Amino acid sequence: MTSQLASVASAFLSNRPREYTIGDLAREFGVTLRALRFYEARGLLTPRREGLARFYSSRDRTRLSMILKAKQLGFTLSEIKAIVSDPLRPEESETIRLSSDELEEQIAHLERQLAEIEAALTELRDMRRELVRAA
Amino acid sequence: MTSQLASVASAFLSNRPREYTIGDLAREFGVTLRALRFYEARGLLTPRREGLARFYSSRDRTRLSMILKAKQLGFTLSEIKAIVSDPLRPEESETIRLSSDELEEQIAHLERQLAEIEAALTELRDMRRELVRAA
DNA sequence: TTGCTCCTCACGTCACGTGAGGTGGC
DNA sequence: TTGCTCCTCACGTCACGTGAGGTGGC
Repeated sequence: MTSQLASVASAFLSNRPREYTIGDLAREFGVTLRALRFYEARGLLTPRREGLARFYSSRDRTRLSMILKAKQLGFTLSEIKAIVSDPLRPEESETIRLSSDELEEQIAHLERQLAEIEAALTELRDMRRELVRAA
Repeated sequence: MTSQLASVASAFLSNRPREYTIGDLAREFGVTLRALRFYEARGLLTPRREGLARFYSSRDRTRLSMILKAKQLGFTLSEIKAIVSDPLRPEESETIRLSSDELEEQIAHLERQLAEIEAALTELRDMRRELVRAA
């Protein structure tokens, strides 16, 4: 039996809430230990400390999940801090709640980036066509 | 008569090659002095020095134009250094010459970014639709 | 004793932004 | 003397990557 399994079983048997090591979360979400520590330094995660060791609750795990979803949506970590720390948002829910303003701004922001990349791609594809034609 | 005009006229009358101050190029290309100095530190530009002052030749100006075009195409400064410093590429031409490999790689790179942004936009627009529906 | 996992600094990366403090010529 | 333009440090920003050197429990 791995120590991972042992700790899950132990928590279950004693009715303790489940906790995760930094390695557990890193593996599950495909991020580095460094990233998790960095999110903590930025105030996005606040794991329990036992000496120097970190222990993450299932609420920490939920927050991490929201942080990574918000990152996929293109928000910066300081924007994400505001989003996941908002006291008006439901605590235990994994879904990200954005205000109408946040939505519109982010959509506009990404649309600008999209346009820049599309313009670059158009130019590069034109250059490729020229290369093929010259061959 | 501005000193700018005076220097243009003076160069013309004496048949000296035109030179530009850092402020000239910054204004013309809409970049900061800091950016131009940074490109120099990275080995992308090598203006003539007269004491501490910088003087840019028209070849420097052409290089700057290529640097900024390559930036629009999404290349990093170290990639751009390789592109504009390639001895096989025509010296005085403003057009950027990319190898087939460079083209394909950059197109693939931008297509990945495009897909990520499109996925994020799709999600955000879905959230907006939900917001409107709930109102 | 060896591995494995975890820890804390702390410098590096990317492309500059942003002062601070000073100089030179009109 | 005042403005304007230019200069050189040098730290700050963003989101971590990457060692170095050490610890704790199986």
